[in-house]
Amino acid sequence: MIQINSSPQRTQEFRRTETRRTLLQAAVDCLLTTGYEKTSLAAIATQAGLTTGAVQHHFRSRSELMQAAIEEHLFTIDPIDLDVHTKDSLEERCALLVNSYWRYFNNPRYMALWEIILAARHDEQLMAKIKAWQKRSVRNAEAFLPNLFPEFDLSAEKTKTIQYFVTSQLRGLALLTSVEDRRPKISEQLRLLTEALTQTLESSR
Amino acid sequence: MIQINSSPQRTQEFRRTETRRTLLQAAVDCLLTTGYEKTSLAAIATQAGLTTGAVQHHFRSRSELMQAAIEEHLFTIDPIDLDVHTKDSLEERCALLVNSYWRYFNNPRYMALWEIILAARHDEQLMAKIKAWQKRSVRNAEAFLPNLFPEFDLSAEKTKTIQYFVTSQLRGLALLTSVEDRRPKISEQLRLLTEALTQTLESSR
DNA sequence: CAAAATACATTACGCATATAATGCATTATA
DNA sequence: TATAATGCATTATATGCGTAATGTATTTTG
Repeated sequence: MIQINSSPQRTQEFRRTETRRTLLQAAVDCLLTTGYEKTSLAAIATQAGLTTGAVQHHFRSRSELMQAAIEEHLFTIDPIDLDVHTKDSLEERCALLVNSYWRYFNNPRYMALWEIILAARHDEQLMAKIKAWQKRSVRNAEAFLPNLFPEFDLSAEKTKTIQYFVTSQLRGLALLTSVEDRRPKISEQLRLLTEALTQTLESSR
Repeated sequence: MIQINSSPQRTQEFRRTETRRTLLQAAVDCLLTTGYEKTSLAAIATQAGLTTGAVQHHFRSRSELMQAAIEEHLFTIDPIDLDVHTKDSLEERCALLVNSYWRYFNNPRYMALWEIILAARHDEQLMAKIKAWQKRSVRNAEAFLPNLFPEFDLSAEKTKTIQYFVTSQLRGLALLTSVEDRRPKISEQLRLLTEALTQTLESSR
């Protein structure tokens, strides 16, 4: 397509944001397949159909690109994707919560994120971003859980306790599956957790 | 120090095993402070007070050294370090088990191990060793738990379920602490888990 | 005690990678 | 439409790493 007049179809702004998006997507793709440390600029550029020069033009360093990719594609995962039906029985709502969190944790992107989180123990800047993201997640749940269990009048402290209880269990379970060949019976584990959660809530009336 | 006669003070055998030990220790030290991927042979050699030549003499490659260090110093952590007192009440024994596992997971060496495990998702050979080690751990617990809870006559399946339930929770909790600035109230979490475990056992009579 | 073997050090090389410098193509502006 | 500015590609450079090759000291062995 040739332009006749001087009005371009792709403005600089458009080109810029588009290739930037392409690069970030390529970075995440590499991240998921190759791993955090072993992902090189050249690999990202190839995956994006561009060159390392393009990468350099948009990001001052590898670290900067990776952080942007992580924020864009990994920090955006939202654990809670369920409608609140307070009409459901307590146990049903607990199961709903547990299953929702499980979908969140049992996820390649979340797995990749943990690789990054543990590597970030030796990278202050990255760790700072991760902690900020974690804080946001906790806040979200704190705002959400009381709506799911309105009959208990949950305190902030109690909410956090419950949240940590459920998420810790499922995080640990998700990580377990990465070293277990024969997958443990997930449904059984989810059932146990649901039951434990139900009882914990009921005993806090 | 010059030797007069032909009897040496340090036999070859002694030198060999000693420097090998030094190197493995140095490798683990670097691992814990610097992280798995970023630990270089030069750093290890320096830490050991030797040179990369020494490393090369004892290990054919970086990977071989790292794997040896991991087997020697990380795979040797034993989760279960408690005496069985079946006279204790069920809840007391549950608490004992939970606390024992918590000491296991809440440990810098275990944390370093997880960094390695997740990195090993892209390293077949290393992952194979990790899975073998995991299998051993599971077996150990399978043999141990029935002794701790003799009154329940636990089946192999049930034993495994309980083990996964407890360890997943504590693994997740340990990993949580690495991204949480304000540590969650651990004792509360341990208490909740102990309670859940107790109830799960009791309901399986 | 001399020769061989072993433990370890030094130097050199090849490779991958991050960044710098430069060049070309496309879009914006006057 | 000519010039400037921006997006992107290419080439060059420097650094760090793993490993191979070689050299030296210590121990063993005959």
